[in-house]
Amino acid sequence: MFVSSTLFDMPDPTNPPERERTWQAGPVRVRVTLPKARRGDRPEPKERLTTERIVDTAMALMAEKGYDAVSMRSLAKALDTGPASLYQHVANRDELDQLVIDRIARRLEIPEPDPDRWDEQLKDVLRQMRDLFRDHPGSARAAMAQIPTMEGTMRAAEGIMAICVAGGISPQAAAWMCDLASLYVSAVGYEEALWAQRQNSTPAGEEPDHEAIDAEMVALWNQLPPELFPLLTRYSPELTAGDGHDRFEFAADVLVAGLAAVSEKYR
Amino acid sequence: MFVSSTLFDMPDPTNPPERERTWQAGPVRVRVTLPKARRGDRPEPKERLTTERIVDTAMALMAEKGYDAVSMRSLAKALDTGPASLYQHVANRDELDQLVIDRIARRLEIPEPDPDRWDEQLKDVLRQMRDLFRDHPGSARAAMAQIPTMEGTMRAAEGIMAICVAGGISPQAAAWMCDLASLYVSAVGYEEALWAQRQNSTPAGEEPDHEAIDAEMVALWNQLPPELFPLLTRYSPELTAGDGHDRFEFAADVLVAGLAAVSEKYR
DNA sequence: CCTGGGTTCGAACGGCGTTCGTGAATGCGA
DNA sequence: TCGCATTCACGAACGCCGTTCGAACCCAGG
Repeated sequence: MFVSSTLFDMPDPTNPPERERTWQAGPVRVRVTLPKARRGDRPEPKERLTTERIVDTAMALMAEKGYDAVSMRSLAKALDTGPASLYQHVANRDELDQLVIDRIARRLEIPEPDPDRWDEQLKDVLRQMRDLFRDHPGSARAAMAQIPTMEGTMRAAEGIMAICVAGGISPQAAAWMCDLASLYVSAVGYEEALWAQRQNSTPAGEEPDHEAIDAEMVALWNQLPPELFPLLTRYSPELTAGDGHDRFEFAADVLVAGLAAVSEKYR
Repeated sequence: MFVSSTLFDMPDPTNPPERERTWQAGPVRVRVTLPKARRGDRPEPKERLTTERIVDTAMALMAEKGYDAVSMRSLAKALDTGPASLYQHVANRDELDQLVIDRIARRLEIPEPDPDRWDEQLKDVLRQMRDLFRDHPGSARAAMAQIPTMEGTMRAAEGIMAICVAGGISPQAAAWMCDLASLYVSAVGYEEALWAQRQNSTPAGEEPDHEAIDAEMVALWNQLPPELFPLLTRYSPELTAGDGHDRFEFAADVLVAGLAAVSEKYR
């Protein structure tokens, strides 16, 4: 009824150039089944499930409808199967999250360390991380919901370490900075995801709309009782000033300047 | 069968001295029913449900068994009632989280700002916040799962603002620091809670055991493939050095020094 | 052609947050 | 003191969730 299927190895399609080494997983086995044309009504032979396909679909679903829309059940439905099927390829929900954020973190581009521009480079990496979380809505939630232990996550640490050490930061300070930086960036991403989810429960895949979020925050601050919070009231322009971007730039500045300042203390 | 009950107003038992103003909630109405002695077998008249009692129980449950052990159902069972009853006093799970972390944040003690010691004072507040999260396991999880908008949370901001401004930090930098600082501290608390939960699923209310957590982290770093992560391997002593406390002190140093460094830039 | 190991997946388990509707308790005006 | 309107308590149910069980199925090696 169907031509016989072929089985062959194929490089990881995620990040083609990065093929030198397979630390995490073996080569991906993809099974392609060519259906005899025009046999349309007969239920097509389902494409084989693979961890790849599962992670792909999870990311697509998360990008489209947010983290909470990705459950083992909804994911299975998107793959046109039952929830139990997923467990053959993914240990549990936790591991799925790990795989997703690992795949995302792999996109991080670590610049060639330049001692003269280490501070700008470090900020760039932070911005990149923030952007990755933004480009994959929901991923920050997944990142916070787990302890970072996989390859993609480690690349970020390796990169930060490289830049800092090149910049003359003491190894101890640089090492702890990896922690601090990635924790901060994921927290920002997580918080943004929360706001985005709350304010609208974004129905039709519209992007998070950071402006509306900021506006809502301003409104909240402005109705504080002045007797209880004199300073918050007095400085409410400053407290509500700037959007997420401005605040992030400020934080990046603080982190980098602070690192430079305390580096020697932790030599 | 029972003597008639009396009804009277009572000050909020949470924080007796702070009575000057009731912004959030009205006076608490407590109804005390004295059962006729020795009528023991008859089911005692259940104490009335109040938001207070619910929050108290939620905090106790969280402290004993962690955030995940607190569900509307388990909470109801602990209060010897059904889940539906809670909704008479608490809008939903989100609001419960808000109430809990608000109650906790209220314990924060803001020092009288001293311009000469603003940096130490700021670090103290950060430490205090961290300790509050630690003293109430699971609360950091609740804090991250919501957008901070309530009284207790605002007190932290007010305090940080006061210290910074007294220390000569520009209002704009101080304002954004409130954001940055509380985001960082809750992220730390959240991560600690995750580790604690993962490694053992702490059965019998034993405290989180930060040492074991740190040990597990060291083990993880030490099995990285050196070819892929040369720097992480080379500097693994630094990367795994120090416990949660050391890292927190480092972060506090970075934040405070960084704030001082960039303050003028954001005037 | 058989057989056995891996894959698929419907069904079910126990838990979740939340809502509905009933019935009891309560406080108030008469 | 007595109705009565209102508030409160709460069992039951709805529709989710992550995960497991076990039967059916596919297919490579004998």
